[in-house]
Amino acid sequence: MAMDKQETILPNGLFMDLERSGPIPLYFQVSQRIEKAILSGELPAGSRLENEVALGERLGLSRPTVRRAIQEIVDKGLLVRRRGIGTQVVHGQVTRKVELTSLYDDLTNTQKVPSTTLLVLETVAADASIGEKLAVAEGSPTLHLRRVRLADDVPVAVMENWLPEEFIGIEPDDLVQHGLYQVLRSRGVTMRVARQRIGARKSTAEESALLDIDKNSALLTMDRTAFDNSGRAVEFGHHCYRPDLYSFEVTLVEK
Amino acid sequence: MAMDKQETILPNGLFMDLERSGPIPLYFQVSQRIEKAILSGELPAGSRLENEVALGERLGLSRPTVRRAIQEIVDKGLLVRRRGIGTQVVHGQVTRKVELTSLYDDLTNTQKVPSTTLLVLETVAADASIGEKLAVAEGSPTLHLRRVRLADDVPVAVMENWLPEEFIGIEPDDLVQHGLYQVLRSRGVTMRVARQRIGARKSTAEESALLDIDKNSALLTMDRTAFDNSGRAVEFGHHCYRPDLYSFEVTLVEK
DNA sequence: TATGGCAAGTTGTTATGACATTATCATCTC
DNA sequence: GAGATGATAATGTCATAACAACTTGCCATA
Repeated sequence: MAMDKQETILPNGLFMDLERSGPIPLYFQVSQRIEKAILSGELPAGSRLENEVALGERLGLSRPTVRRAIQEIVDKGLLVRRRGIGTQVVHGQVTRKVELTSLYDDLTNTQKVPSTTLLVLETVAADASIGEKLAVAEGSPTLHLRRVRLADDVPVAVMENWLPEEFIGIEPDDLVQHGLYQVLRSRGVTMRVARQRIGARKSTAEESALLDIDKNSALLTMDRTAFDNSGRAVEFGHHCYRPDLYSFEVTLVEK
Repeated sequence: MAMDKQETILPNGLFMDLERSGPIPLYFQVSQRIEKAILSGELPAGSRLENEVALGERLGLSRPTVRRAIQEIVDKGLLVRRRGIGTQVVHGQVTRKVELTSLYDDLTNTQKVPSTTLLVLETVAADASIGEKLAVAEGSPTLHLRRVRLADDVPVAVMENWLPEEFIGIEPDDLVQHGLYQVLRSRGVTMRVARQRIGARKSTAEESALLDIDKNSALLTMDRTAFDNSGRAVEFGHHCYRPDLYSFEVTLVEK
């Protein structure tokens, strides 16, 4: 056990160039540095981080600021805290923290070249189900999309989406050149929350053709409602992924 | 827009009986009350919560305490905050926040009667892959489990798990009567983090029989490594679920 | 040798206080 | 009427300070 509890003192150099009066919060900068040390192995799995009080003194920061920095990393599942003992690094290989991004952004972030085949771009009247998901009246106009996403020219997903009336003017070319969330961001939308249901089912004949897989293959599915920074629904989607090419990484952190 | 931004003042009665010197933190009690108001519709979707400063004054609490209470709910994806505007309720039907629990606990929490068929309980030497997942040396003894989980006597999942050496004494009867995490908790384990990969694949012939589904059906899969409060891996599992009976609800919240 | 008590160590909670940043609204000027 | 400016409103960041609760180690006593 002694080995697991070894305290690791991070070098001063790691925090030497914190920008004290720039736009980036200090707690964020400190958490980035500590996280970097974890990912690089400088703060090895099982070891203890220097205590909050000492770290704050060393960095010339208040304890709440240091606590906040550490809490950011705890929330990512990389550190765990224990009263009386200290803060330890979680074992195991670290997976990328899942972000509220579109598949396009995901693929780009993992060094793949995303591309898009636009199958459908139309205005349709919301049925009861879509109306409920988007919190709009049944029958009100919505933008309906259907696309195939490819990574390095291999089809990965079939994606069907519905957006509220205000997005009806989105151009086909934008959807081909960019991910949907990029397009929404360029229109000033700030995405804050997504509620997702992940499941599986057999592929339809059409999906099998679009994804270049055998008929009746297993598909990984994800239904999503995304909300902006005023709490309003801005997108509902039903996505189907090839499970050999895509999966979901989820980290759960207990309070 | 005016309608969406209506401020809702929660009645004093909602906070009347906060226990000021009990073991439960004040921020936690306040967040529970606000969450209750959201779930009951008293704080309707799109409306604004009373501002932090006023709420603190009204409740006789400091602003950081109120902020902490609100942040708990923001982290669950039920509220969104905007500087200069306030805190709004996210639209849409609320799903249960996913917790770090076993399927047994999940089922119990959704008023189903869980039961277990224990297929395998044995000690095996960890191969390279399991050794890596559990951070134990290849070849070291691990507890290997294979079970079918039923809900109301219908098979829902086939679950295969590996646990480190210290749990080798777990009794078969415990695993039949309780969920795995219950058993670990009763042994003093505090679970803090789980890393999960969710995917899909076709069922094997054996799985099809165990789950009472057609051959080559789609299965929803989840691989999980769970860590305790010292950051040590305490379980690796590979679970397969019937997608018609089980899916994953995941809420993503952007910082 | 085993048990209990106490001190030290570390995180957890809460408070007071101050200032910064963003958003909205009202007013003024052209 | 449109744009700019200033005031107000509300969240975001950071600091100082104090106390509580849990964990571990050491020492004294039976």
